[in-house]
Amino acid sequence: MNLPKAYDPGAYEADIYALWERSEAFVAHPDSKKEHFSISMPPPNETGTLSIGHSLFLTLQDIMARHARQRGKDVLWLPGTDHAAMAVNAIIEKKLTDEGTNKHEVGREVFLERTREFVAASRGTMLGQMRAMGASADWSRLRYTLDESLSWAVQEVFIKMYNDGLIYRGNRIVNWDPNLETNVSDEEVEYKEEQATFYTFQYGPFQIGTARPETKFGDKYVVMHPDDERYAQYKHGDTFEAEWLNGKVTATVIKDEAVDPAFGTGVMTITPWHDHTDFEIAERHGLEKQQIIDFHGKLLPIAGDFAGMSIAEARPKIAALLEEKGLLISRDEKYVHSIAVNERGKGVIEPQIRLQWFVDVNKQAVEWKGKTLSFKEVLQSVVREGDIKIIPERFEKIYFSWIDNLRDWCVSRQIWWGHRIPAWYRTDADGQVETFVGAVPPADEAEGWREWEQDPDTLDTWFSSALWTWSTLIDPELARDASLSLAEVLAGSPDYQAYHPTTVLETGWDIIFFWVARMILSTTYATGTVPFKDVYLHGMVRAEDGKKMSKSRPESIIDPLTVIPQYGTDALRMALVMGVSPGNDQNWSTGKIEANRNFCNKLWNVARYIEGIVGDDFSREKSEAVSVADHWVLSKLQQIQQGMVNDLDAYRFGEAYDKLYHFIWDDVADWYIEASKAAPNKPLLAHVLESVLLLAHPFAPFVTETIWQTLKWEGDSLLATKQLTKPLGFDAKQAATFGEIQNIVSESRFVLTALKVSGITLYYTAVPFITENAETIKRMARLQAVTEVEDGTGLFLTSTNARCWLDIDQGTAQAYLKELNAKRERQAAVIAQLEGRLSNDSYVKNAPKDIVAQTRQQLGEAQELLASLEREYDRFNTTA
RNA sequence: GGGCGCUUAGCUCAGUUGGCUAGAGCAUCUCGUUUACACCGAGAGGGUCGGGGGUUCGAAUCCCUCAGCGCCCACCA
Repeated sequence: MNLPKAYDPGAYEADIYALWERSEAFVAHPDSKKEHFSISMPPPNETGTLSIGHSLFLTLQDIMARHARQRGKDVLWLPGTDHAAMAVNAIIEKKLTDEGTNKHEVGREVFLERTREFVAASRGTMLGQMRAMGASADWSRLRYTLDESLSWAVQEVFIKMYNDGLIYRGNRIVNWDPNLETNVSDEEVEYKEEQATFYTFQYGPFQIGTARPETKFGDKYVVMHPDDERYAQYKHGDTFEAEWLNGKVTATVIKDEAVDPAFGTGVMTITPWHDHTDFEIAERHGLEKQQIIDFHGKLLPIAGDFAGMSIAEARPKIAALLEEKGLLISRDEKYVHSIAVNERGKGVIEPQIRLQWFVDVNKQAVEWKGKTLSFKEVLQSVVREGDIKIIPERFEKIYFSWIDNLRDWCVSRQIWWGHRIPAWYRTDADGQVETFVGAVPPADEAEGWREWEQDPDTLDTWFSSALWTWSTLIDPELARDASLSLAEVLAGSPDYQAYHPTTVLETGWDIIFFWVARMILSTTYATGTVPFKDVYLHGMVRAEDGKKMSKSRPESIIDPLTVIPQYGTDALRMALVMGVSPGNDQNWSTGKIEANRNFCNKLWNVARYIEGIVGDDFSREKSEAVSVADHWVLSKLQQIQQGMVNDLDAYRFGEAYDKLYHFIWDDVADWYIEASKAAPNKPLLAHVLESVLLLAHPFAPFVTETIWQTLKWEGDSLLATKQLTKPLGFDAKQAATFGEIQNIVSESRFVLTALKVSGITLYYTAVPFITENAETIKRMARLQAVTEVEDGTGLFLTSTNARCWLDIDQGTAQAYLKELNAKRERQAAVIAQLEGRLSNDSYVKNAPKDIVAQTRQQLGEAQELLASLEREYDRFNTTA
């Protein structure tokens, strides 16, 4: 016997993974005639180590990839990592701060060098950990968002969009993070509640409220709703004098519907430079905008004595100044509002007007399916028309409502780590600026102009990850040939031709806007095809208490790298799949991981038992059903295999897992193996084991491959590259007969346990299948003997139509009477229900035929059962 | 303010287009040292599927409504 008593995952996992990799089991073959199946792995940020969330997506995608291989497909699961501009940038800046320096002191080149060192180190760690999860990715095609060919694609798309008028540069209000000194997109901003002081000040004839007195230096407009009757006497454009922070100012009345008359006094002053709503009001009315706060979060000279102060320092002092001037009306210390912070680094956002690059989402200049549409329209079209299906469907609604509110996408970032914008500027002596967008600046040297300088900004990380499904499939050699267009490079790239559009995108619902929508936007535009056909969205893994795992509660974080050595990777994978449904969050559970560690051991011992019976060297060609148990297990196997295939095709991972679990544990281990012990059918046991290993393999690749490698039934073949077994034929009647045996065994067990008796004989009247399986029944029900009689006495079995009695004296069986009676009543109720259903004409007329036939059959069976219950009850009642 | 989701056994959750007597894991109780497995086996208890109404032959499933919880988006002068 080769298999030790208990499965010890740590002893095999690393070797098994190395074996797969050495055998190139996961390498894709674009020239293969097989149907292609492709998934792009969402590239994890190279910021450190694998989280439980990574474990979840690696598991789900791995199940899909392995299952597709088992179905005879050529599979590409393309792995990669993301340069994660903002996140990595934040880490490096923190490191520099800790060293007592900053990015300005070290300069761009040193900063980038430091960053490269950091990501190179963390990438190796990440990739090792992805392998530890068992990810069957094609590592020969590993990509990185900053690879040459991917960067080339980024540049091409930017330039193409610019030339098509879909990218523009403009002064717009952006979410500025003074900490990281960059803007961030609307999606990267999160809000948190804060308690602050809400001041009401006198401003000319009006009272205005604010929580931010420090922004008020430039105020010269008051805005109110046009329908607000309290201020009907003031007309749009009226001016008035007001005493204010820097002395007397002349202010103008503006009427705008953005003002909520019910909030505060219904009047407000505006700060267009530092507030989104105010900016829009100012744009509508052509008002002046003035910067009050600089890009480091300090007040500008307009603040007079307060210039150079931070916001936090200046705020109370400015309020005090206004109070001195007698302009403070009231102060509410308990005011709660939300403030915007950058989700990376948590810096408080200070909106600023800056010159930035934007993707225009409303301009109709995108060719899609023969029409010229805007990005917004394409995004809507592909999901509405079914080019892309989102699972679960409810996220389609969320997707549409997001698009309805979509604003132009600001793609420039003021950080250094990332793809530098391919835009060039030069100035002449008069300060005139000329702009050029292209990979390299023009060669001309015009009289009186300085040299071309590249835009110092980089692109939003999502701009490059938006191209991920296809930029990773470009042939890097072709991308180097500057004479080729994007279309030509794609046409000449074998991987792109074979694997794009990808079959499915699997990712978390939290990045549907960041990533999924942007992939659709950029890919439809650049390639004329959708990036993927299906989108499967998984939920978050929360802590055991149902709350988010959070760095502020380190004990809440489940680290896969500590779970794996303790329970095994397969147990972790299955714990994450057990009972999940698309789009729903799940709670981490110690119970689940333990259950699956046990499940792996169960599988191990099933194999161990069968190995002990059939030996090391075995052919399954002669596998066929002999006993009724054999027929039954084959019928089950066929049913389960088909069910799992259907589930996996429909992305019902949890249900496929559930079928697998119960098939192995209940059907194979508890029934089939036990039943087979009377007369083991070696070839069939071997077939069942092989089938079970294959079905379990996508979920538990390590334990199944370990078993397969230990058995060596097929020389050096890999389970990972084997296809599902073809179903063997079976006889349905014989399979059903085993069901009868199960009934007899179950009821005997029940009675024996309930009455606390043992050493009992089962009598039966001439029933061939019992005669043939007497040994099995005796063994499984732990009976003394199974004996044929003319007419039996004792306790009559009621869950089978065969006539069987347990040899139990009537005194002992008195206790059983009660149970019998309850059973009788239950059965009568069932019959009443079924009869009611069948006596209803509209049911018989409307319900599907097979359902009605089924009901009739059930009724027949139930009546028969009740009849024998009645007989038995009467007999006991009179004789006992 | 707009939208989405959840509420099913003590706990955590499945339940595909409405159709077997509503399931699982964990927990609980009883029994068991049968040579694959105590990371085990056998058996049991436990739910009027959040409340109310409706559609239907039939509702955990569809519709309306109420309640509680969670999330997303917008706004927050």
